Amino acid sequence: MRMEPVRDGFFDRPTLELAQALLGMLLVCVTEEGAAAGRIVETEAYIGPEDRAAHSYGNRRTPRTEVMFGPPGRAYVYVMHTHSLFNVTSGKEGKPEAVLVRAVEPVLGLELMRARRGPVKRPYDLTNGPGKLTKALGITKADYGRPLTAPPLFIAQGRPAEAVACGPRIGIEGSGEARFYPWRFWEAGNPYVSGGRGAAARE
DNA sequence: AAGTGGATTGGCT
DNA sequence: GCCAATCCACTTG
Repeated sequence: MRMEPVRDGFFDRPTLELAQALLGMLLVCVTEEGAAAGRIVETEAYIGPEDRAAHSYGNRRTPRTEVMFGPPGRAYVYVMHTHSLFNVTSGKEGKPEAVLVRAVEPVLGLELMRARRGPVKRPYDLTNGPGKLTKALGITKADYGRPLTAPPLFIAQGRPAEAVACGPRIGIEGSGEARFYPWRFWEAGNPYVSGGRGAAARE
């Protein structure tokens, strides 16, 4: 299986387009334990100063959001409760935008992912959520700021998504009107989409 | 120096 | 469906 990192130019496109372009792509993480990769099946766009749900709302520039103000195609990892969440930075230098990866479908390193995650009730529970996939792939805050065009953490070409659906983002109820923006994208029918019962249950 | 609040998950009622 | 777990960035005093 070929897993060549994408070129830097892959990330140079509007964030709503990048969020959809990432569907079907592979997220690859190499650690001392080995390599693991998942095919991205669900994403959410967070678009800079105007998006109340974004950490960079109002151009809020802090040590945490700093990477979003840099060039696109870097890892923005932050801790939410007990879990790490992984984003791809987007938007040109100075534009603090990002795409959250919410779910992947395991492609490589299945045993490693199982060992990291422990027992799960159903196969798709392994990577069907933003906190789950980082644990399965081995992504941590140490990856903050890494360019996604070379090991140990990178995006590679995968099997393109066949049908893309969109809808409101998850978990941002306190964000006013922004909660209704249809900036969540997923591959229709894919069981690894977050929500517990796979995409099929909501379509 | 202390308080607040999540872009979540998993277990229990 | 509800809620605790448990971390830390950020705000306020």
